Amino acid sequence: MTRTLNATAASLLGFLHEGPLTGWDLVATAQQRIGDFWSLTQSQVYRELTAMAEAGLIEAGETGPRARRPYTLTEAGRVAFAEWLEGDVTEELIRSPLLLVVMFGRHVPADRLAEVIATHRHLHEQRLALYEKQLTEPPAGEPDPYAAATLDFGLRYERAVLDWFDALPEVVRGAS
Amino acid sequence: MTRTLNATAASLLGFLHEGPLTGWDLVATAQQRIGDFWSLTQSQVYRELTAMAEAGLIEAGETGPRARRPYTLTEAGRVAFAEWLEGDVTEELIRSPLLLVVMFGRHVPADRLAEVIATHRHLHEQRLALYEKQLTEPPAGEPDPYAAATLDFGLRYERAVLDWFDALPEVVRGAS
DNA sequence: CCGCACATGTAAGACGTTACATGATTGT
DNA sequence: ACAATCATGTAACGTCTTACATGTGCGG
Repeated sequence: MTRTLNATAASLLGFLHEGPLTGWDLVATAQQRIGDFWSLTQSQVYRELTAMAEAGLIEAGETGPRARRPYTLTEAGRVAFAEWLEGDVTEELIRSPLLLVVMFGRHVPADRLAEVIATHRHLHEQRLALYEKQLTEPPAGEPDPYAAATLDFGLRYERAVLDWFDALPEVVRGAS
Repeated sequence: MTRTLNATAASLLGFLHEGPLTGWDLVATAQQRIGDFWSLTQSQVYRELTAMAEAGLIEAGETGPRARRPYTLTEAGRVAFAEWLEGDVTEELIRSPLLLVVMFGRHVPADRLAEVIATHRHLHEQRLALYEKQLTEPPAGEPDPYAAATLDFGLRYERAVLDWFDALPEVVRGAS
């Protein structure tokens, strides 16, 4: 019995509530639906799937074409997921190399700092555009207020970040 | 021997530009100055210090009272830090268990969801209050525009998060 | 003179990243 | 028949977390 289900594994169980999925499907699904606030890799997914299958939380089905192996949620898996939801919801973790560079800006040549900032501002602009597109073009099927809430978080976050970029004083911004 | 400096180690070098510091001092300094956007633990700090001393980027000084061992930046360390600043500044990483729970809100009992959200809203309120206090009570010494910029990021981030909480629809918020 | 905070360090395991290896099948 | 994509998996390493072990000196 695993009393120690991590958030990544738990998320996979979450997706499996909607029906059997293969590792490949889960990688794609996770990256689409939670990738913006919970990064994971293909390697991790297969590892967790193997471990969870061994622990009886999921069951591998018949191997299909191209070695597709769909996993099905078991009753134990449902319980483990519910238990995970009851556990501590830890604080979010932000690790921002950009802010690190800004903090040590005193040691960064002005043009380099300007370049780094411009690059990142652009990345956030693009991400905001992507989110705004998702807003106007919601996926087919019944609307999901929970997914909408996480999208709203992303929108507000990206807007706040862009506002921050635009409010940076010229000393920090590096260029004039 | 080069190009394998991680952001955590680089940050320690960054702080050592201001003068010799012990591992203990570095843990405290790092948590104070970058802890809000770059988490690190005591264990990591001692490990990186040992590794960097071996690599000649820093030098351990005389052991003082209570086994205090101040580390001094070497010229090689200065170079390594400068090189790190020239390398790729990767995108920020956000890992938010809260957003995970919200995304899977469909599977969370309404009162539990309400509880989780209230708890986190409170945490962010406190963090905002802390940042606002830092704004009005800047640390002694000459003002640092770079530190001010990272603080501004925190302020904007926390305000955006609180706005998000307050805009959550009741279906998601859990309570009625 | 005693307790608490200071201060360093190690060990072990969990988690994450990158790269590579292997093969099947679909579409052209 | 061939390339591109699908799909799974492993190996190796790097990073992070948690817990523990050990001792010191300052303040009351």
